[in-house]
Amino acid sequence: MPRSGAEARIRLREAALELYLENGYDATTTAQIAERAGVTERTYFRHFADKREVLFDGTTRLTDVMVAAITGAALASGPFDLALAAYTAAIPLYVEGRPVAQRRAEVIAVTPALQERAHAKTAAISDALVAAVIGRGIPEPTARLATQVAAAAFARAMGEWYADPTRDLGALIARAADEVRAL
Amino acid sequence: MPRSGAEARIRLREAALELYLENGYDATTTAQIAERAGVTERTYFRHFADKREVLFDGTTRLTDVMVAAITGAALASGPFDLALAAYTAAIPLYVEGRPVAQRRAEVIAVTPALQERAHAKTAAISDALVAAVIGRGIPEPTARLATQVAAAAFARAMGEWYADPTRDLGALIARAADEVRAL
DNA sequence: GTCTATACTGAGATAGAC
DNA sequence: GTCTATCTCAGTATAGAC
Repeated sequence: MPRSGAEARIRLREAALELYLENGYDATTTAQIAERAGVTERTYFRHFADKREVLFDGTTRLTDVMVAAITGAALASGPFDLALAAYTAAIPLYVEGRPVAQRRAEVIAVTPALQERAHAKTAAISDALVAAVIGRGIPEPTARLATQVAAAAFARAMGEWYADPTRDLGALIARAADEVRAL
Repeated sequence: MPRSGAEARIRLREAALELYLENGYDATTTAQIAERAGVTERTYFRHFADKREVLFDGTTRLTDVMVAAITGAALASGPFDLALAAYTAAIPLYVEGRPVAQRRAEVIAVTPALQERAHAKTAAISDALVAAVIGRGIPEPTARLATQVAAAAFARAMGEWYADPTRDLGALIARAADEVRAL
């Protein structure tokens, strides 16, 4: 068996998602996940800090892309457009990850422990975006508010997109943003 | 001898907070908490679902007060003022709970597991407020947005209040709300 | 109130990648 | 050779079952 950690990590992600869907999160053991991935339980914990984290592996990359969009946005952008640029930049990652994300959402929807982790991840991303917006010269309270509003618009767009994935996510975000501006 | 569970519950809360502050959350065991409170470990888990929940015991009551403020607010109130009324109504609880809250914040600040739970509690409160605002005839996306913005204003006010508790929390909230309206 | 499963941790040994 | 990923072994504490 190959010793590249990356492959084992991917197998662990897939094994965990499958088992959580098949038997539920609570009824699944980390030992089962490791077994299906062909590694030992101890190896699972080298890749992931706990039983939840395996479902949120892409968060760091997502955050990086979004932060980069803010630091690289046009100079004239206002705070709301800065935050919005981050979510727009994330669209390809969401499109690419949709098949997994949809199955993942099923498990999270019925598992409080995973909802908790999901909230924490969202909050962490939001904090990173706020810091980036501040880095573009926007004062703290304004930055936080603009980011929060952009996040709300994005959440609304995502809800519509999950309900009907054939629609264009970018257009949905733009429309939600317009609705927010109209308030 | 059936004791009044309320007393044990309070002792458990205080014991947990003390131990988390003394030795850190991770280094504290639920057995230690139970021992200091003079009950068995089993009793701890009858009062609190897990090791974290003991620090968030007042959340239900807080939520009830805030929701009641929305359902009882003046008829003419717009969505933002509805949400703001909830946070204003919560001021006495925050003032009353400040000594404990400040020590609690110290522990949470250095403990990711507790930050996660704190985020979840905040999100749960927010969801309850949104539902209450919707119940007052405001459509969903507007209700969510207004609540989120009010929460952001409140968070700003709380930050200032924790930095200098001699200031009037109500005045800080009003000022933060004005700043938000000015955007 | 007692018992047990399992999530998680630590130290040390082994094996592939470079 | 170094480095990193993995495995083996042994243990503790949480949380839930009985």
